[in-house]
Amino acid sequence: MKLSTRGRYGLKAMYQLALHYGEGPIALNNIAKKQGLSENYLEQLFSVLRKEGLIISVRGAQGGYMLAKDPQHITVGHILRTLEGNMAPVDCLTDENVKCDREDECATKFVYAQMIDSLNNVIDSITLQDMIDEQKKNEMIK
Amino acid sequence: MKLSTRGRYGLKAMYQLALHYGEGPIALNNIAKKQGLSENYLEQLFSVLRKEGLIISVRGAQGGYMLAKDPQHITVGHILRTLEGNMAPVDCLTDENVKCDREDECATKFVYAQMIDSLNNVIDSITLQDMIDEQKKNEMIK
DNA sequence: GTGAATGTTGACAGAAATAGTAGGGTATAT
DNA sequence: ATATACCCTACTATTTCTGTCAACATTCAC
Ligand code: FES
Ligand code: FES
Repeated sequence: MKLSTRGRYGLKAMYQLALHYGEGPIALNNIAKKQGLSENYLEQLFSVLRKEGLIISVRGAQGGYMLAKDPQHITVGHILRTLEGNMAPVDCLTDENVKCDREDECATKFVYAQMIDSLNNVIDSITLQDMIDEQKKNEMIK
Repeated sequence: MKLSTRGRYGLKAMYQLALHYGEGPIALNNIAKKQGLSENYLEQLFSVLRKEGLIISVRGAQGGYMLAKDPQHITVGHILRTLEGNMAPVDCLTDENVKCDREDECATKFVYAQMIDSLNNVIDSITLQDMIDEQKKNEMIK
């Protein structure tokens, strides 16, 4: 039940974009360098995020990426599902063709259904803006 | 964020044991056959469950496995964490030595903390008995 | 006691998913 | 024109997951 690097890197990168929302495009190598990640690898993730409409790219010199909308309108859930695929712990929850049983009914499915519901509730309720606010709060305390 | 076969097979097998709770030990090949799983593989999972004290093994002829306690006192959470390791989406939540950042504070950790909390709440609130009850209810409807 | 059934253990191998690399192409600001 | 930075696809390396195997230990039925 681990998140892969796709989700982790992607969410952090999106947070960086959120921090500089409204300041124009930010180059990828900037973000990659700051977090010690492979620029090429991040690029793959950003490509997916762009196609999903979460970010906008600006090509050419002085180009880069920026959020497609206000940080408070982008949820963590949207980001994670875009990068990780659906967050279902088992495939039968999202793919009609998958079933673990032939004969008897599956007794475990309802457990997994509750897991995914709960998980989606949490991640859909957190926006990038919430992350920023939380971070500021923590810095205040220090 | 997928559950591995360890958790899936293990939970189903435990459910089988729960169905026959109080009827003495059940041989592994019995369960394996019924669900079309490798007996040897299931064996590995049961070994872990036994060490965790969730099941009791009876050796020798007519031996097998049975639940160590009443189905209503065994939670899905206990089973899944035993087989899958902790359910944390990232390691830093459970391992002090892991941190994703050096300099700036990590803004994503609080997201993951909420995820694991929510997940644990759900799976700890479901017992094997609940699964049995749910299943019965569904059969009634049919 | 003997033999059959069953659990116990650890090592190992194949398969699949993940993570990361490489390189050529395209658009744009200057 | 040229440098910059996004765009795309294919490939490779690494790790994790899944499953197999074999030798061994314990207990039951007789
Ligand atoms: S059908 Fe999905 S877990 Fe059984
Ligand atoms: S320290 Fe765990 S996600 Fe950053």
